[in-house]
Amino acid sequence: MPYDPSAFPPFAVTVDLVVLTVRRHSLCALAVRRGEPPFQGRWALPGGFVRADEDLAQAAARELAEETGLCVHDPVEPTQDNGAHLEQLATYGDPERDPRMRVVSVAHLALAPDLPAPRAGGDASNARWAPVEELLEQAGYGHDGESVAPLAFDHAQILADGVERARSKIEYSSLATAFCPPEFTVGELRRVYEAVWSVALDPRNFHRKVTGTPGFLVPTGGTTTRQGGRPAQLFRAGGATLLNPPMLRPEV
Amino acid sequence: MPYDPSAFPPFAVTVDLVVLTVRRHSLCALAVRRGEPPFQGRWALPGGFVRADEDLAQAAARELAEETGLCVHDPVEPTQDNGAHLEQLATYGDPERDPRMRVVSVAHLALAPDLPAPRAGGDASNARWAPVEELLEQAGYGHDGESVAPLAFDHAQILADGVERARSKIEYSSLATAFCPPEFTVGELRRVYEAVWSVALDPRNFHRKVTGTPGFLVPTGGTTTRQGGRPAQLFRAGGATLLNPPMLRPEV
DNA sequence: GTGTTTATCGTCAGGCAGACGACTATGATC
DNA sequence: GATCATAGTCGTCTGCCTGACGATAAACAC
Repeated sequence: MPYDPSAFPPFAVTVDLVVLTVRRHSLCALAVRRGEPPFQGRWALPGGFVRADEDLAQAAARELAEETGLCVHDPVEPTQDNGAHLEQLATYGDPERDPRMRVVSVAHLALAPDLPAPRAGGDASNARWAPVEELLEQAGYGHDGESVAPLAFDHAQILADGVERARSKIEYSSLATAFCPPEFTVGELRRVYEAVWSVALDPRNFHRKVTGTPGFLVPTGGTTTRQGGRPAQLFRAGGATLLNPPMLRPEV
Repeated sequence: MPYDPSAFPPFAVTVDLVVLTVRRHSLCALAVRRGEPPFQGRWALPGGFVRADEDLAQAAARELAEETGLCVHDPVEPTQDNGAHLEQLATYGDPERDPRMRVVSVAHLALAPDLPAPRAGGDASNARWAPVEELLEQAGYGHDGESVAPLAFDHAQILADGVERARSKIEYSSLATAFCPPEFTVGELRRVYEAVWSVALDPRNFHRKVTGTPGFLVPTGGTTTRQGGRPAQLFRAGGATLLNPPMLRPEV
């Protein structure tokens, strides 16, 4: 009874991407402008149809590469430049979420280091990094007084879920390093946490915590002064993926 | 370019259910026997097609009710008997996961208190509660020496993901109460944790932790001796859903 | 009554986090 | 070059939480 191959309703399946990065001390997401109805001219999350011979993760990685040029970090070989973290987020299938047809979207979450300007099929004006608060405030205002329409479809919900996933996951995993370049300082990592959580962290306690957690950070031996001030040690992400005990997000 | 309504490949979308409960001190999952190819006669997770006018969560709740008679706990009205916790788990869409056609399955996780014998469309011999270790050991042996074939499709992976979700989620949420009847004792709740984690917990420290966390447990005033020994206070689940600080799973 | 079982309260030591003082090493400015 | 601002790094102290127990309480079985 449960399987009748001739009687199942057909669905379109897409992947949508919540691509997050940290730019200028704030958490930003990649948004693309829609060139056709519905929601023409509105901002949306990047995404596209899953192809007939493609796994969901493959489809998400392909879309990510098409939109940003990023390739996905292989967990087995974590020493790769320009790599991003990619994981499945959740699936959205409300019958009314796309007015044209029944579309089920498997949303994925990608975390990337700060990147140069985005490209969307070669057209830069149709893709941008936007602070997530700006994208999530319904009918808010952009930096130059321009009114910002809400994201297309249910993408505001998807983005909110992705941001919450990122916020909670850096608590108990070493995922925050995915926002950093291959080599980074403790201060740069702290500013990632501060941007994602929108809080201020004590530099001394943070330093003690991250350097005291075995396997979290590996010193490279080098130093840098790119942040000004006293030279800071450079680190790479260590092999540990789980933080135990976790780094607790301070309650507001 | 991303949207061409006439050119998207059609998919079948199903929901599969990981229904967990605690029976006789062990974590059990609901399995149904397949009555038709492929994998005819093998055990599988319950599930079925999403209907054309149905949300994913609605489809999962409908399947759960069909298989177990459980209705889903409304988070707004948490004082309901015979209710279960239901949440989306993950989505599985490997092109080869179903040999007949391209099927994307949105797996859901349900947690239920101990139930009477399951029913699968009225046929009890085709549904059972099985300990998860038994379902997950590849080509293991059942209790009467009968060889147990692995679960159909990729359901072993789905079950493993659901079990891991449940194991980690009771660490930092009050979700373990979903395995308990509406009124329960601290000892019963502790045995839930012990069964899900397969560990032994110190009764004194556990009692201190759960009674000391505000909003976790609400005393009902009654007592019971159904576990033998000294009468124990009865509790209901409190309003708190997040445990802060979490209950740490002891490392093996 | 004695033993068994389970529940519940207390005590104590160790680990970790928050608050914060102190010092160091660079570049910028006068 | 002295001074200042900026960051990074090392310590200290206190309070909270947890793990490892001891001890007591209240039921049932014999």
